[in-house]
Amino acid sequence: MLSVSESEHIKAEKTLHTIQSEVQSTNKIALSVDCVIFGFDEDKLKVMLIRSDLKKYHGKWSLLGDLVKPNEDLDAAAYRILKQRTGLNDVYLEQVHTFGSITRHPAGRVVTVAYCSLINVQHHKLKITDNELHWHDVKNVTDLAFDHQEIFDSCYHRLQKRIQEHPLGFNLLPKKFSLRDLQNLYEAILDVKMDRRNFRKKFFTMDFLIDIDEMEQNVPHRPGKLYKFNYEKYEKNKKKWVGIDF
Amino acid sequence: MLSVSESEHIKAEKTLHTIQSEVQSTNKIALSVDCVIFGFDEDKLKVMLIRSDLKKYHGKWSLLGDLVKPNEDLDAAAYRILKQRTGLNDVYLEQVHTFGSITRHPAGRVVTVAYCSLINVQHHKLKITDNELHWHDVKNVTDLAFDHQEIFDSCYHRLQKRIQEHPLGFNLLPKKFSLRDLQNLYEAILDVKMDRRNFRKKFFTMDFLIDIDEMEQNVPHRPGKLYKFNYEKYEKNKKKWVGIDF
DNA sequence: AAATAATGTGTTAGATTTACACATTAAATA
DNA sequence: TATTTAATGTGTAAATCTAACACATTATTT
Repeated sequence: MLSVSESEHIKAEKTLHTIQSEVQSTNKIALSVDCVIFGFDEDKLKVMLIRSDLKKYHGKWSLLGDLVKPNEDLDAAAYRILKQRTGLNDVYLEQVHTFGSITRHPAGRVVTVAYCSLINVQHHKLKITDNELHWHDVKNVTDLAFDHQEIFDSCYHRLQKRIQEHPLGFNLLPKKFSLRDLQNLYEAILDVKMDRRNFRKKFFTMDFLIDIDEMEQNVPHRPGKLYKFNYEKYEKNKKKWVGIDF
Repeated sequence: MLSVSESEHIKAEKTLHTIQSEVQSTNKIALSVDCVIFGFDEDKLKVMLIRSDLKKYHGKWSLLGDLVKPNEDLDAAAYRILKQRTGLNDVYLEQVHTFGSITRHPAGRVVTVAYCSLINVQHHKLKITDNELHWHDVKNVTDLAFDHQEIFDSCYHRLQKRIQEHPLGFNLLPKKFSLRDLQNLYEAILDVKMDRRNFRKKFFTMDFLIDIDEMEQNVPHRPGKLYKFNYEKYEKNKKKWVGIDF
């Protein structure tokens, strides 16, 4: 259908006219956005899923997504979905990967751009009353609809990697948090146990935590100090990574 | 045009029928693939560019790309472009990012998936005779057509990051290379100078280089030893990253 | 035969990482 | 009110990794 340079010889770049006719021809590929929305609750990493209504995937869980509108930027589409589903406006959002296998969607050719989002579960609460929308412990996420398992896996791995190199994690925590909260977060995301003393040393040495001189309330043990993350200081002092290691 | 869940209330997942009608409706988004093809020649990092034929971008250089065909996987489209332009089949290819700004293409809504590719310049040579297709020193890449500068930058940054964590670099070198070649490669990509002794120690300690007991030929100085990269050993001993650092 | 220009190697100081133990505090309990 | 409990909060020493640095060796060129 598309009159693209399928010929053997390599020709120069297409003319505007050629492209325009291609763009306006039929048989196009549909484009969607899927969001992997992570939350952190009760010291567990969670992901927001919705039940699929497609017969083919009856009863299976799937990611939150929608088609991209003709006049909508990709990021805008992702933010729209987040707003719809969580009611939240300013959330961490990162494009991760685009999935375009021909057979990935039963309705036809739908290419989807996957986004990873981190939200503070205490900030939304409301919109989750819908019975088909639920937080799932990431440890129990298996067998999602479509190719959503693969999409979820890619976003989870991206999160695991990036949280070690950038201060994303704070998006999942309340503004004020204890060092124990922070460590629980890292342990949940990376699925490892860490030494409490070395963990603290690490973050104190980085020097991006602000001691706000408050203590935990209503904990059944000695309360810990609360901290905020100093984004400004971090932005100023960002590292220039150089170090070969594989 | 698309009857998507724009309404305020959040409804359950769309039915297959709804999606199908959306997919088949008009006013679709066109999808393309753009390849940032890197090469390493004369100790410089190069990128393959072609002259744009669009009037709007007359004389400017652009990346190599094409529309994705309705029955073509994204990766397959990228491989097709690489085959067309370089004649090479088995090359390093990695999807990097998808660019979908509404205004990015003068012909209409074209969303493009950017790929980063690494090739050994000694393996192709032939197909580059076309006068509109050239290798460019990455240091001189500015002011590309469309949003290709942004796409190029994102792929270059990705390359800089990944080469420090994974053994990609060897795709840019001949199978047999000297440690000087390897260091020149890293210095060119990262745009830094490194200590020769520490660089060697680093790679010898990693223990993924095979001493093939051959020497450089026809060099105007003491010849260095040649090595191969041991992919098998690397695959077996891959690291499990854990280390917070930002 | 001497000069040149690269390869090839080792050591040391400093920084970072890891492993590990005990005093402190507030809440809960007796 | 005193004791127990379960967490927080801190320090040190060994091992590893990083960074800085200098000299002998080898093949080519002059």
